[in-house]
Order: sequence, then structure tokens, then C-alpha cells
Amino acid sequence: MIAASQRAPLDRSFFDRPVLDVAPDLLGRILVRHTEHGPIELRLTEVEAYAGPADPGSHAYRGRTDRNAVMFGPPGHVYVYFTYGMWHCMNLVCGPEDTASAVLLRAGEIITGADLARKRRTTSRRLADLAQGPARLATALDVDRSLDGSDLFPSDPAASPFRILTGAPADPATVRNGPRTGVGGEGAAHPWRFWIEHDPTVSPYRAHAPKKRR
DNA sequence: CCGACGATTCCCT
DNA sequence: GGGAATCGTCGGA
Repeated sequence: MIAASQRAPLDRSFFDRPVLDVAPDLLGRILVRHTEHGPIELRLTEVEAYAGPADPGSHAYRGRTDRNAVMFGPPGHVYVYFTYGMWHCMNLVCGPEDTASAVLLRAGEIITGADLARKRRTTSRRLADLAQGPARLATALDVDRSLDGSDLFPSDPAASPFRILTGAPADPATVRNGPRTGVGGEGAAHPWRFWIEHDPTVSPYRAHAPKKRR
């Protein structure tokens, strides 16, 4: 069970900070996804920071487009993108506004609604696999582009598909960081992937795979 | 308009 | 370890 104190909601000011402060602070927090069949709750265990137009690894690197517009908006909103022709990935936009920075949610532990998550994640058997990787996480939480731009802190919380709770923030001594998965080029130099050490839900690291020449 | 490829996952060897 | 799946997005022509 989750202690009552861990179920207090975060507020927008949490996200209105530099992305490198927010990213590690998200570890251990609880993201709630409200579906029509009930809630799915995820304890975040692995994230990556993307630091705006100056970050070569970021979707915001070449400026604002229709796809990444939400990143350029106010903090506390959800940025969802579609990739590889079949997957979605989910980010939380950080502040200050117009810095176009966001945190990619890479992995977590499903603590409520595992049955709902399993319905979405047909290939997964073990609990630790359900949200082990950013596309798996989005699939388990039934997140797609229709949720792009969702506000974590709307005036009517009942209408929101998401909520985020304080959870049990990870002890900084257990937080590790390293290069971002799948990010190549200049962006690979930044150790902006953060995870909770020894957590079984953290996804395996994969270096960026350069396309073969032909 | 067209070609290349991606903040990935899954299955096969 | 390697390759396929699969399509929206973006940059260049």
C-alpha cells in the first residue's frame, strides 16, 4: 500500500524549474493515468532530460514545429510523440516556459492497475516488463497522440487523464546518471539519463545505433 | 514532392 | 548481435 502522505499531488511549480533539477526529482514519484476502466499507477524509476533548442538530442533542436509545439508551452503539460511507425513516448514539459525542455519517462513500476496495463502490453508477462522502456511505458498507460498537450494541473482535475503524486522520492544516494539511450552525435555527451540503482524495472542501456551506409 | 530516418521493440539466430 | 516492422515528420530539391 501507499501511505496517505505519498498521495499528495505535486503542483505546477514542481515543473517550473530547470529540467536537470526536475528529472532526478521525478524518480520515485507516482504518475496516475485515469482510464475509462480505472486508474493505472506508475512509480517512476528511469527518466531522461531534454534541454531545449540548444540540445542536439532534443526534438526541439531545430525549433518549434507542429509536432513538438507542446514543448514550447507552459510547464506541467504532457508531450507525446509517435516514432518508428508504431510507438508512442511520453514526456513532461518543464519550465521556465519557452525553454522547450522536457523529461522523457523511460520506465517505471506499475503499482496499481497491472491487469489493465497487461491488456495493452500483450507481449509482456513479468510485472517488471510492463513499463520497462519508454514505448512500453506509453503502451501500458494507453497513451497516444490524442493525449498530447494534456495538462497535469487543470482547473477541473476530474477531467484530466493524468495526475502526479509526491510518492516516495528516491534517495539521492540511490540515483545514478549516465548517457541518454539511443541518442547519438553531440547529444550523447550529456549524462542526462537518471535512474534508481538496482531497480528491476529500469530498461537496459542501448547505445545509439548508427544507420548502415549503402 | 520525395527520400531518409527515428528519444524502439520484438523475434530470430 | 542483427534485422524487420511501419509511418509521421522534416529537410532538401
